[in-house]
Amino acid sequence: MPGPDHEQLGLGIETDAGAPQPSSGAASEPDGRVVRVRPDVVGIGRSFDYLVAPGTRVEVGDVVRVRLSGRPVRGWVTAVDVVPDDGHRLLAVTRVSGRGPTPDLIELATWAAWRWAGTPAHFLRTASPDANVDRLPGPASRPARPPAVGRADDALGPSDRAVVSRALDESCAVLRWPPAADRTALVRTALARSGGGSTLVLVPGAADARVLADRLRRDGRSVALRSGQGGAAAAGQWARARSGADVVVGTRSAAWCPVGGLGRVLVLDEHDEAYQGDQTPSWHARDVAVERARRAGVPCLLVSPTPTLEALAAGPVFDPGPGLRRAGWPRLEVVDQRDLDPALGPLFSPALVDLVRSGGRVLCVLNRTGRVRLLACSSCRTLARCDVCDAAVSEEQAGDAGEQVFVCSRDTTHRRPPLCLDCGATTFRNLRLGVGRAREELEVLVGEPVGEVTRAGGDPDPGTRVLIGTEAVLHRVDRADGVAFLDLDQHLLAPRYRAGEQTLAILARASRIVGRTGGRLLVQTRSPDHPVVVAVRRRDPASFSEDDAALRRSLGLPPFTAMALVSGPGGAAFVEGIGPVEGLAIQGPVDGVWRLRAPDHGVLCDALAATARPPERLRIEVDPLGS
DNA sequence: CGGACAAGCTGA
DNA sequence: CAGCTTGTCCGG
Repeated sequence: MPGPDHEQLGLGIETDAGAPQPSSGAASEPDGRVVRVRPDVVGIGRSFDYLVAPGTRVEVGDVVRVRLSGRPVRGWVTAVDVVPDDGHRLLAVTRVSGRGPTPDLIELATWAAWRWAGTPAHFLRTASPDANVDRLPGPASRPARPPAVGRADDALGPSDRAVVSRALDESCAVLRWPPAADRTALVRTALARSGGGSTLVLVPGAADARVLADRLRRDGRSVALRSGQGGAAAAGQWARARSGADVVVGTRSAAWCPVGGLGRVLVLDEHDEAYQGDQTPSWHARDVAVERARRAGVPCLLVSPTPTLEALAAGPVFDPGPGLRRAGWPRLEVVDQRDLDPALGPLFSPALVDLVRSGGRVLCVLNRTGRVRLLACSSCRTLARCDVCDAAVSEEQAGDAGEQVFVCSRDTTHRRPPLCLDCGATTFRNLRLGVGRAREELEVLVGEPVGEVTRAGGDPDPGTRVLIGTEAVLHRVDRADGVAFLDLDQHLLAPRYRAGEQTLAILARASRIVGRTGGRLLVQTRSPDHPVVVAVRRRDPASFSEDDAALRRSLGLPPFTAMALVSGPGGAAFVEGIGPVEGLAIQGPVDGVWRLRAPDHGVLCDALAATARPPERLRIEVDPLGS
């Protein structure tokens, strides 16, 4: 935890504890009460004291407007009835705008600011309502009839129900829940065991949140839905959550939603990267949820078909029985691309063609955009490269005539006609197809239109039976009769330490998509014995986690170490300012980015918090997702 | 963060 | 030395 000495360094780290003493009789003084306010201003890491007129209702967490060096700013009350330091003429709070984060969230924000090297204001904003809330609704009235939870338990067999129960009893646990297993039944079981407390359920996507909230409402539960729409309606849901509903369902930001009578926290699909934002501070909703539950003394359950190693380090793991695993993971068909028919090319095995022709909706995943990403001269076999910077070139079609051009993969402004630089030949072999060209070839193979889906492209025509696309296709479509990975090695061998974990997660997503219809899952790979492939084939993701943990431990990678990236114009000065710290290693800069590595977050975050910030812009990314 | 103010530079 | 830039400090 940050110490009080951090405050003097102006780091936005302040405990607010210790300093304020209850002043006896302050409330009855003619001037009114003194409150401590943290302004919502980036770059001000301190609180200031203000007066509140007698009789004004104000409590810790309230959103207020105050004047700070002459201008009006928003702020949060972090303590009431404090004894101000002498020597200040106190200004009055301009206005109490309404209710804000509860005291537990104010403390959690201080912790998160330390943990992700950000400011508390950032988290307090997330924890505040979208519009002013000046009155909270009364606690949700209990339905006359008890919620229809009997059916929920029936959805699980007795032995799986027992596993879930034991997991729910732990203070913090992980439940390996197969992709197509019923998550709603799981939530219902948790609610049935939650006593009178409110359950906070996090899900990765807004659509998941809406569906789950609707189902629970139909059960007769009082539900507050917190997912990023914003506006007055969202503020209403915030207020409902704060005053206490049976369930608060929401996405990442809901980790910061006040919850009246919090009794339990559930994180569904804990592995999903949507829980970590790409903006700094790069906080992770799972880690916030775990810490929040720990501080509140309520149980926390992390649920995922493919738990991350971070989750597995948080508590004991529970696995459902083999029946649920068999039903929840599809059978995996593995095609070894090393012994393919050359006539069909490397991307289209007979098994794949059979799957695509077998009817129903089929999704093909190929994580390469463009047409052809690697070419070699047909006559001299030389790789086609950029004539400026020597990088490999891709083939693209340009102009109305659609003539072929070579485009550098490093700098897309480097373009040239398709000529072999060595022998001048103009015909090339396509070594690595992108989605564009693969779509054309697949269309010929199946003899019907094939749709293309990439992150950039619009939604596919719903009438198209066969779709090919990058990973985006798995986010655009939620059910299919078949999913095929044309080149799984592209995922498995990505130069990121999480490549294996991410590939397993993608396969779990595909499994859920086909699991809804009992469909087929096929992968083409040159590494059919890769632990990820074996894990899915055996419906046993734990086997991969063990391998991955051993590898990451030996390489000193997270979660066995803590990492942060430092960049921006102020990066050099900041890194310079980090004192010698036992166990902290600093590498770089590589392309203007320094990499910090420490044995744990205590060492890493203490060092970051104790270092003065330079005036220039600085980006600190704790727990970077990539590389 | 953004305003206030002090110290430093420049041109006459 | 006015007039301007740059840097440092501080806000209740």
